[in-house]
Amino acid sequence: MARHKTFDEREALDAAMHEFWLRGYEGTSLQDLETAMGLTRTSIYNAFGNKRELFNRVLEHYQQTVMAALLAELDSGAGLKTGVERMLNRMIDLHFSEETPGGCLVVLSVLEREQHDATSTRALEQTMAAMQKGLQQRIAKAQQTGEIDAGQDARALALSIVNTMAGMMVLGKAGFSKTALRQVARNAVRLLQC
Amino acid sequence: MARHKTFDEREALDAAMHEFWLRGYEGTSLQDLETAMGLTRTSIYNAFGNKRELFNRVLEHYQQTVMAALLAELDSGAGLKTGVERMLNRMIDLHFSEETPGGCLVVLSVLEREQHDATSTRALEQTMAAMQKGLQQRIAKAQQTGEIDAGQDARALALSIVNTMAGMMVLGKAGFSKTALRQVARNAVRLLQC
DNA sequence: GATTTTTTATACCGATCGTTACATATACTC
DNA sequence: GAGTATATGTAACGATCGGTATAAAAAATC
Repeated sequence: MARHKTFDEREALDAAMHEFWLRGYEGTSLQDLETAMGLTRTSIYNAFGNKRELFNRVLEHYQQTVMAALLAELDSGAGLKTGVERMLNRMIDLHFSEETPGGCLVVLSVLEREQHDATSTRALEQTMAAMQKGLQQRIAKAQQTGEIDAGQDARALALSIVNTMAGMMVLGKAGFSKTALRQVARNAVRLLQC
Repeated sequence: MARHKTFDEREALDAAMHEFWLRGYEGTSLQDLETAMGLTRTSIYNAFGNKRELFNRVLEHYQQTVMAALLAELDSGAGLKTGVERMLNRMIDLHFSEETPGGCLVVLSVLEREQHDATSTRALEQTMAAMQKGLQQRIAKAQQTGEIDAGQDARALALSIVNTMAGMMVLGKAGFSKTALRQVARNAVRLLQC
C-alpha cells in the first residue's frame, strides 16, 4: 500500500498563492515555493506537475477563496450600492491586511501577461470578464427593482466598477493611503447614484 | 582624441523603454535590451552603468515623453473636463497603438515593486503622487472658475481620475475592448459633472 | 603613421533558473 | 519482516541571468 502525502494540499496552495501574489509568476522561484509551501521541488512536481500547472491551480484557488469572499460581500443582501460599497471596502481591507501581500493576484498577472502562456492568459481574462458580467447582471437587476436609474448603461457601470477595482489595487501598491482608496470607492458608488 | 559613440542615446532609451514596458524589469534580459537597443552589453554598461540605472533613466524618459504627452492633452486648453476626456482618450489610443506595448510602464512597475529597489520604488510612487496632485490643482482651479462644482472634494476627484487611469491600463491588458475603455473614460468624466 | 583615448566585441564568470535522474524513506498490506 | 508503491530528498542537468575581463576597433590629434 502506498504512502500518503504528508502535507495539506489546500495549505500548500495557500502558501504558493501568497508567493505568486507577492512576487509575480517569474519573480517567484522554485526555491521561494519550496520555502513557503514547506515542500521540496520533487514533491511540488509530484503533486502539481510543474510550475505552470501549480500557477493555474493557484489561480483557481484565488478565485474560490479571495474572489469568492468579495462576491459574498457584493451579495450581502442590503442592495446593490451597499453591496458594491462593502465589496470595495473589503478589497481595501484585504490590501492593507498584514496577512496578504496587497494588490491583486489577477491584476498583477494580467499586467505580466508576457510571462504567461495562452491557457493562463485566457483564464485571467475570463476571470475579469466574469466579474464584469456578474456586476452587469446585478446592476440590471437593481434597475428592475428601481434601486438604480434604468436610464443608466448597466454594462458601462459594470466596467467602471471593475476598472475601479483594478485601479485601487494599483494605487494601493503605489503607496496611496487607505483613506485615499476609500475616497475612490465612495466615488465609484456615487456613479451608481447619478 | 577619443572615439565618439555611434548610437543615439534618446533612440536607445526609447528602445529600452519599450522592452521594460512590455516585459517588466526582471522579465527583460540584457539580451533583450541588446537586441532592442542595437548595442552590446558592454556599450550599455558603459553608457548607462547597469541594468538598474538604465531602468531609472528609462523611467525619466517615459515621464518626459509618454506622460508629458498625456499632460499636454490635459492642458489642451478647452477646460478641465475636456482636458481629462482628451487625456483619457489619448491613453486609450496609446494602449491600442501598434507602436507601443500597451498598458503603462509606471503601473506595471508599481505592481512589480518586489523587483525594484527603494530608489526606483520611490520614483514610481512619486510619479503617481505627482499626477494626482497635478490633477487636484487643476480641479481646484476649475472649481474657482465655476466649471466644477465647488462642493466636490478636489482631492477625491483627482484620486478617482488617477484610479481610472491605472484601472484602464489593467483592463486594456486584460483584453477589454477600446469601446469598453471609452465607456470607462466617459464615466470618469461624468463624475466631474455630478 | 603613431599614439592616445574611448567605444564596441567577444568570451567568460559565478549564481540561479526550472526540471529531471536517481536514491532514500516510509506507509501500508500480506 | 518482506514486499510494494508512493512520497520525499539530494544532486545534477542545460540554459540563462547580470555583470566583468580582455581584446579589437576606431576616431581624433600630433
